[in-house]
Amino acid sequence: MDREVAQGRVLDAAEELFYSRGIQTVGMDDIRGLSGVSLKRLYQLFGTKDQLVDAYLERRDLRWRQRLADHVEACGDPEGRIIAVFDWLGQWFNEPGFRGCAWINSYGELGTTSTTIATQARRHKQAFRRYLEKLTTDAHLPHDLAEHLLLLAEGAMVTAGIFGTPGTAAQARAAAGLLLESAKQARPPLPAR
Amino acid sequence: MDREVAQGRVLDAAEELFYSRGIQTVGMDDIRGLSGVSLKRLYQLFGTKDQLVDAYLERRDLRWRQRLADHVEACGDPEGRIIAVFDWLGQWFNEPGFRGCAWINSYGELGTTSTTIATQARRHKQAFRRYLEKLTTDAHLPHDLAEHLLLLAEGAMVTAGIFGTPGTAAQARAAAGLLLESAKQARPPLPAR
DNA sequence: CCTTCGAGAGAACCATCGTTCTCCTCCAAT
DNA sequence: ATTGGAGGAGAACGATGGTTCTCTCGAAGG
Repeated sequence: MDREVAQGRVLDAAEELFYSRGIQTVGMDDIRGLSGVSLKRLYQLFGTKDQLVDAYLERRDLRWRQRLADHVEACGDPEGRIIAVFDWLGQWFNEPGFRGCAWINSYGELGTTSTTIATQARRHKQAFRRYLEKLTTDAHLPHDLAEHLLLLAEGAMVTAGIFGTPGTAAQARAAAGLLLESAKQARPPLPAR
Repeated sequence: MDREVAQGRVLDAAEELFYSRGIQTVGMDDIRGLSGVSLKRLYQLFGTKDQLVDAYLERRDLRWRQRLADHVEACGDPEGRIIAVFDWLGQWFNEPGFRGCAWINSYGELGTTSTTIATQARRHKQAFRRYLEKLTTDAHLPHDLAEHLLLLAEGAMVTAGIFGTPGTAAQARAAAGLLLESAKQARPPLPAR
């Protein structure tokens, strides 16, 4: 089997297992079993479990943000893009196997023990925050709104994850709409300037 | 040592260790070391690690909600009480050793593995939600507002925990204020009825 | 055909951990 | 004073898991 193919299979298995069951609960042997890649090769490819976790979170971060951006950019107007973030969250929450945010979960599990995971979680959340800031900037709205939207989104991920209620995204979307209106009134659109 | 004293010391040690380092990372031996209660007695008092975790979360839930309620009830008017929730969050975030929400963290770690923890997390979050609903009802505001506030609060806990920025509570408070205004405009106070 | 090297299966190794057991001590009741 | 039982210190046990090692096989190159 090709080196890259093996890496992909390992990462696929790691993602499925780590995301659904947590990190400490999953053994390297489980990943070997699901991926079909031998332990020897697995260690050859990733070094240690810690590095494998790192690679898993890294790849998931890229894909997660890409999927979000793909959905959001499909929306034409700046304000619509902001709301689209919450629509996408709703889609995500509805996917089978949704179990909350991988970074929040990992951070809760090992944030104080593993600097690898703490760093990945902060980087991911920071990137998400910057993306929201970009969206609000594009809509000529203040950064405070971005921070408020971040809190709503994080709260929705947590709540939908714990209760298994994908509809939480709609609530977050509604709240986001209200905050957006609020922000628009405080700083009206360009024609008013 | 008295039975109740021993139980208290064990729970104190369990809380300090489980909250700061996570559950799987902490061994029963660590709890013995910090509490000064022998392993034998420890198992006599709590049966299994799982039951100890349960007792820890149970006690923390009671105390957490009590502290919140104590702070909130000190505020006279209904709308002020709603905002007071976020002030209290700010105080909590500023306490030394703050590491996010114990239930969110525990759920992220073992929510899919331990039904004990999943149940505790859902119960705690449900109780918090009901409390917010009570506060909004008292202020003659709709339940939707309570749900929005819940999302803000959860988001604030997560964000403050991951980034270590207690100021997040102020952002949540500001957003809560905006949503409160929004809700008041949608359903004005009694005189208008 | 032979050699060599990479890879797989799985045992082995070592540490950790939940839980129990042993042995010893101490104190209270007789 | 004796005894009995509770409790402490810590070893022991069995399971698990991260990591490495051994043995074997098969394929590629001479």
